[in-house]
Amino acid sequence: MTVTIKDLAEKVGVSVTTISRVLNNRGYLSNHLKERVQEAIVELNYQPNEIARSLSRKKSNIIGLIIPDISHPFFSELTKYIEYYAYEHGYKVLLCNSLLNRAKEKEYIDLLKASQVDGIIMGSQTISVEDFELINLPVITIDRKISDEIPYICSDNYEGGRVATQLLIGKECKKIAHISGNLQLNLLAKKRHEAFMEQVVQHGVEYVVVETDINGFDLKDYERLVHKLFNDHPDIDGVFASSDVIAMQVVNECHRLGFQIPNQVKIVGYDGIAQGYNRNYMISTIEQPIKEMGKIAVENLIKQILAKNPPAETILPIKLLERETT
Amino acid sequence: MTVTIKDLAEKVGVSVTTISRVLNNRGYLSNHLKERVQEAIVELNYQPNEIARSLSRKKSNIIGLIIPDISHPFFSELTKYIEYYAYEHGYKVLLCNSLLNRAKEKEYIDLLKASQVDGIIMGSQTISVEDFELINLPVITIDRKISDEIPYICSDNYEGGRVATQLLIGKECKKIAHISGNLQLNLLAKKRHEAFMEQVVQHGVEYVVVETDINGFDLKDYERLVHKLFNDHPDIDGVFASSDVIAMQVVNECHRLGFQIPNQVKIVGYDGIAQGYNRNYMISTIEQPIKEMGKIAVENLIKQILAKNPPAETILPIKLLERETT
DNA sequence: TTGTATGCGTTATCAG
DNA sequence: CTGATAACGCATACAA
Repeated sequence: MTVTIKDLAEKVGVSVTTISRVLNNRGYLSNHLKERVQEAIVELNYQPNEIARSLSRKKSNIIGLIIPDISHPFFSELTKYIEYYAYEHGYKVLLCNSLLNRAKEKEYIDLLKASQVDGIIMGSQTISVEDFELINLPVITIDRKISDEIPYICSDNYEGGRVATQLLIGKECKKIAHISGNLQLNLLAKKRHEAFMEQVVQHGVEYVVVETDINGFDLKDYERLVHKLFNDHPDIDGVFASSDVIAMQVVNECHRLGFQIPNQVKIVGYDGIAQGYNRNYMISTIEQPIKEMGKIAVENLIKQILAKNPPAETILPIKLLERETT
Repeated sequence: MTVTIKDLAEKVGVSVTTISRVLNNRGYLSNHLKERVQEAIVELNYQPNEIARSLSRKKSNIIGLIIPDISHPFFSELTKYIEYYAYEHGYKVLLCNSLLNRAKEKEYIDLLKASQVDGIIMGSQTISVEDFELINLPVITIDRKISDEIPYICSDNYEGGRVATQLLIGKECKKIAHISGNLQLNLLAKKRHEAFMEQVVQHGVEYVVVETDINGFDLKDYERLVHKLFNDHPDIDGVFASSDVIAMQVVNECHRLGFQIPNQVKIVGYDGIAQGYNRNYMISTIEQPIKEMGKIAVENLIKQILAKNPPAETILPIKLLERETT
């Protein structure tokens, strides 16, 4: 039932090659011919078959996107832009949520390879470096440096950590907590932690650090973590949270405990997602240029696909958004 | 460089047909043979080519997902579950954000058809019914009834609207505002508005209704809308917002104006996304069973793909979550 | 400028 | 139970 270029060819009275040519606009073709083909296309309601194209060209124009969880606002916003720019460049996006499950992440990589994607953007990264290097496909990494071969994109984590911590110190916080992402994953976000440490030590400020679980981030876990933190250290008067989602939990806990923000406790988050749909409480935060990150991720991946070398490292500037929690 | 079943065949010393058989586990095959093929697979590092499979089988095992905007928490959460269940059933998900742009929505439909997706889940719906019927592919619709032919899934919008409005009336609100989604789009969410109207009229409560723009939902627009609402009607003491995102804007505006919640103004939202990552303020809301919606959307689409008739209509129950804003 | 023939990697239809 | 061989729909080297 499906109409193919063969049918078009018969209809117009030329060969399939010619049809293929006008479809791809290759070589010289008379306008008359073009018109007749166009007519036949609408008449027969022809739809090109990308699968056949992909097989023949050995290029699918699909990019795979592996992230931990699309429902996390940072990733949903990043994904929005990745999809947007991919589409602009003629690429489609296959979405994979690893849920930070190492096995699932590996399965997805195989799935994407089997699906002949032209490249992968990795926002999830629990697998080992060795597994990573087996991918053998154009890859761009978000927020993790795997090796010198694989280009990565991140925001200026060190500077973000420094600015956030200095903000709290500058506001005379005496005991500052840092709620960090998991440090074993060796993400570049770890630099936020490093910067935090340097600042508090340098200024002689009392501090406490807790980190989130390695096996994924569940909101309930965040809640428990924050609850325990304030339980163990009721005298905390400053918190640097490594994401806005966590910062919001801190806000909630403070509400619950009756702590005034920012009088008694000052809070600064990270990500800047509080700009999008998820803005609600005016938390102070370090804004990552999410849109830009998505754009460059796509562009650099495509460069790689086209065998032009993209920069190995892209560090984008962050911005302090000071609002009501500091 | 790519290794194909042909290479496997040579290596093992059988025909490609046989290889294909063991790969697909069809017919009788000796264990010895299976083992030898398995060995060859790891030895040659064989990766199946899904594209070739798809072309041959005329089935891609890809489903297309068109939504307005993945960064909207309702859709990101829905998408999470759609992807999850699709994967469970052996399907991949191609993500498309229409941004409520009619032209883009149509382009995406063509793109998905060209990509030979096996079916489409439509969470975005600005195109006309006629365009819709041209899709000619298995489709499941979220929250919109197109025709008797196209199965749809929604939560019990009418009941949700009723419960939300009754909650406010029961708490003695004297002037209730309803911030509705756009009513021209003719979504099933319109029933929330109908239920609201019935309730306020029936109880003789003063009311005001505003609706969001048809051309997409930008947070800034929401802000302006809410701001204007309270400017025009400073005496509002109850708000039923048609999404949690909007409800949060109302919370923000009340904070700004110094209105006490829930003493002076009571607010109830819709969606229940405030359960996931996006929970922060404890807004009272009508919870939609998002996970269930995603699950059933996938299952019913697959039924359709397999030519088993799924139910034409699936209405899932909502739940009132009463928290701090009422 | 246009057409013929072959390949892309896999599945499916037949004989044997 | 196994193996040629023809699809699947399109692109392209090579001819004409």
